Amino acid sequence: MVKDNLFTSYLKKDGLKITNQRINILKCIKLFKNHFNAEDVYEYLKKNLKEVSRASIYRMLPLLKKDGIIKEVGRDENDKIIYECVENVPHHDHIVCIKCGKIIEFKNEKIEKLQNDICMQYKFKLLEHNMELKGICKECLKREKKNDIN
Amino acid sequence: MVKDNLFTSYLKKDGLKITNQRINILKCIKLFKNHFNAEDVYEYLKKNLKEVSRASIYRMLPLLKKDGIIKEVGRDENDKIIYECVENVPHHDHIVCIKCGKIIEFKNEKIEKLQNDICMQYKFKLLEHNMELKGICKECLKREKKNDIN
DNA sequence: CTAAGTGCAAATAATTTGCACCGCG
DNA sequence: CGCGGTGCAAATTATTTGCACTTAG
Repeated sequence: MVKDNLFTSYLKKDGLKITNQRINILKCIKLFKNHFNAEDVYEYLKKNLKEVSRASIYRMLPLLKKDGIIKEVGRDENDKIIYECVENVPHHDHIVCIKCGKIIEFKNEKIEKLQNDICMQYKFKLLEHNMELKGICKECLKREKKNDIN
Repeated sequence: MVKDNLFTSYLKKDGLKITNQRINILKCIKLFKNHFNAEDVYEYLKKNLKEVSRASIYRMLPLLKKDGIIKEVGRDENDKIIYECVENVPHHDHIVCIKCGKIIEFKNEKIEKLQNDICMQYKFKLLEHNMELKGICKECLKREKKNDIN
């Protein structure tokens, strides 16, 4: 019924049956350039007249996560699980300014290496990591100094 | 009614009224050497014949978090928010097993140093960081292998 | 006195699950 | 065919909230 393609191969790899719902969920996820949650997937597919139930989405996302196709990033302000599609967003870490919210993305090979070493030491198979440095950016530091005079 | 002490000072600092419930919650939290959740606090206090309602705990924990006395570490397998008391546990990072939820704490000076370097490079004043390595622990790897044979 | 804090029980809301039906392989 | 997948609606469950009552300051 469905021809072979990139999406069916994801499913086959995992021994999952190929259904239109699953293909649609996968296609949808590939479209999100940033973070998304279960409801985003549901709404997108509804809007585009694709048949899916929330249940299928909630059953599918953990499978995709286990498969490493998506990853859990955290929770949003409504406690919804935030995911991101691994392939859409190349790996990086964040520095966040707690004053102005500015986010800088960086990647540091030495740290990645050390993370691997640590996991080896604890006999963990490292799958992913999240690192977030929080601080105050140059501009906000400057502004703070100025205000100190008052 | 309640004499001044370490616990009342926490509350005063934040302009919170000093109530027995709050003192009890604070005392309780200070006892947990490791992670805890709202229910842990509730059960501990119930067991020790202290009067508190879940509502007060659920209202208190976010305040303590905003105050930097505790911090949110993640979620457990039942989606409960995991906290830890900052002062009880000197700074460290986490390795989490995505299969069984086991959490290992570690500290690595080299990484801390590199994090500082990175922030210097971007002209950030580093205040704190969160690093979470996610993977599969030794035991779960073993169990997975065993299951593969079947 | 009075605004903030409490406890209860009811509400909320994300996610999960039971079950009857459907359709892939 | 048979079992895995689906949709619905009902269940679950952590957390939140409304409200009347209490209490710290």
